[in-house]
Amino acid sequence: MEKKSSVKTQCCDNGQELTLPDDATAEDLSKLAWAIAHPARIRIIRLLLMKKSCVCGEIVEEMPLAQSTVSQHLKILKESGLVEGEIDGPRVCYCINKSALKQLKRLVGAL
Amino acid sequence: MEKKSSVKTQCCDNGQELTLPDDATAEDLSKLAWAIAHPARIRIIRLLLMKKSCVCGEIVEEMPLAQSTVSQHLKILKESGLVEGEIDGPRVCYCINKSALKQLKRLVGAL
DNA sequence: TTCACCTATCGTTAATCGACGATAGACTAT
DNA sequence: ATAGTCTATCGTCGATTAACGATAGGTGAA
Repeated sequence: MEKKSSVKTQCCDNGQELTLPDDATAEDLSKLAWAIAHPARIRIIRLLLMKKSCVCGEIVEEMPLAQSTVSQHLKILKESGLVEGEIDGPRVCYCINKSALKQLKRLVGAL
Repeated sequence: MEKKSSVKTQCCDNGQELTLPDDATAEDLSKLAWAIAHPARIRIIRLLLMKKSCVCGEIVEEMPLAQSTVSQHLKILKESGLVEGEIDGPRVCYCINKSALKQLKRLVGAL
């Protein structure tokens, strides 16, 4: 009867005998991706990129979230390396880590 | 005393009176980013990009995870739009949705 | 039809996230 | 020194994730 097509190479085109190396970059990318996997964190990043402000307090004002919640998101962003915070007197000034952002773009771009 | 610097424009350079539009793209990007925010899902995407296989069973074989777990990840990837699955007889053939991937790259690149 | 195979879904469990209020710590200015 | 301000952390709670085994559903072959 030869159903649809004798060769059925419509989608699967196996070849290569690769075995997918341990993928250290998969770990890296997943962590960076996770950092931006929340609208609030993306908003923070955009805010910082716009240079509107780096001071925590101003970030909080721009967000419909409690101060402690924003602080948590900032902590996550710091842990991912995408953002850095430097203490400036009684307040904290946050900035984007350009190289980390570039790394994220590079890894996503390489997909 | 003038502590550190009278101008202190070292980090914060406020300007612009923007207000950050509602950010529909922040939602979109966060969803796409979330889809790749797990090493297993990145591995699946790479597997599909390499065309090594699109058949679910082969994907499972490449992963150190139970079949049901892989199926969950595939569901998440499908829901994000990054992956599509077409039924091919008794099995299912998964492929990358190139345009969704391009969209992800575009949104990340625009950060 | 019936059987075997492949995949999706269900139900469970432990762990993590996201949000909040309250509180502690650090620094300035009074 | 003390009070006031700004930020981080703690503790809590509900919701969600990630993982698994077991099972249901669908398809092709015998």
